[in-house]
Amino acid sequence: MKYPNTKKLIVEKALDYFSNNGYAGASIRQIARAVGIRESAIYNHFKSKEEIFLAILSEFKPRSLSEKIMSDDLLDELDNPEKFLQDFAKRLIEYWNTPKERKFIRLLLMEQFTKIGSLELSVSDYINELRGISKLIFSEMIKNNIAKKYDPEILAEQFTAPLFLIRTEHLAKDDKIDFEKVSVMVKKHVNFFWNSIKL
Amino acid sequence: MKYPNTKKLIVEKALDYFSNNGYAGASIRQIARAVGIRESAIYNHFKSKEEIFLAILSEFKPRSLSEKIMSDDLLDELDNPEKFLQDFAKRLIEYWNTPKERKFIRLLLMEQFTKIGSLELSVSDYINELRGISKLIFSEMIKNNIAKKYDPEILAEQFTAPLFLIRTEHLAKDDKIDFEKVSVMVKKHVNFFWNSIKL
DNA sequence: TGATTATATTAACGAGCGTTCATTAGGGAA
DNA sequence: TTCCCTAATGAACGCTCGTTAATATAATCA
Repeated sequence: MKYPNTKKLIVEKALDYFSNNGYAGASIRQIARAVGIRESAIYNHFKSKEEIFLAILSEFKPRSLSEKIMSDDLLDELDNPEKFLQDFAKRLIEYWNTPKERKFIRLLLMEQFTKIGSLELSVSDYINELRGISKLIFSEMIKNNIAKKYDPEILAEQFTAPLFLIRTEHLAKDDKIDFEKVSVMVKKHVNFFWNSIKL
Repeated sequence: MKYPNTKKLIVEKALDYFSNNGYAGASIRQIARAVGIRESAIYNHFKSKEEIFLAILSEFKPRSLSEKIMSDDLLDELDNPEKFLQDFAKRLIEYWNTPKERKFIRLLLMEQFTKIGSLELSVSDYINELRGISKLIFSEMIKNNIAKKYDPEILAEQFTAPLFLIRTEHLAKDDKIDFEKVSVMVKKHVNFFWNSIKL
């Protein structure tokens, strides 16, 4: 019989426990039991609890958001700016709504202040990724004379902040959520935002 | 000599440790040492660690924000709406910047997902307080024909979300921060917001 | 004053923690 | 088959955890 990919399973189950109980509140024994092995077997794959934590974080480095969200068919819509923004926001919250991202935002919010988390986790780093993309979009819109000549950074902030708040409030907890309701909130936000900046 | 108010000291130091290490990551012994007593003496004042946690939360029930922020001289400025909003936002972040509120927002963000925190802590509950006040303000502005006839709830959301994000990013960590820089960010936000809704 | 009450100490408990070690089982390469 | 390496086990380590019990001390009150 082939070996199952235990290392991957450990990271997976560790994310479950860390994101619900916090790093300090989760134990190696819990994780091992969830994987289906004894706690000592964990140390064949990781040399410490901290190393498991860092292995999780390495999967969520702030980068490549635009790859995951942007695509050619989205960029084709740039001549219909509101539709573009709506679709962009829609893809964003769909991505944030995936199970792994929901777990990660919990981990990020929980551990950003702790000793172990503060070294590697920064809310700003993750939001800055989205800010950067947004700034590019709005700079382009201004250049093309379809949006008012505001500071693109402020526009990025105004576009981004309500989305991140929706993520924090509705796309973090493990509960079943009414995603349709969240979608409506996002649509209303983007609609208001676009009406504020369109020429 | 009179007894020092040990109970209050325990709550104070517990907030320090809980807000930096999380509930699970902080120990009764750490807290006791910070207070200057042995861990067993804690139990003369609280019957469990959980009771200390709940005592902290009872100091931060979501209410009375308007009492802390609003005042007559602020309401007198309602005929100068932008100045009113600027001063309102300024008082808000000054309040959020107090040491206790900085610690509490960390505790809230960290513990909202854990077993013990999820019963009593909800980010939405705290933001809703601000949303309610904001909604009242904007309803009044619309009625007085000084703001565009948007849905007051959306206006409250647009006004509130960037402020809460600033709180999360810049008014939570224990570091020394450049408060002047934060003030400028808030001013820019309020200015953009007002320009979007003014008649 | 003496009795009472509140607050502290020291010591210990059972449990769980992260981690290590010696040993065993099993799949891949020679 | 034999050898090796990976991955598992069970037992134990030293430590810390939250909590309790017995006891001492210091402030309050009759």
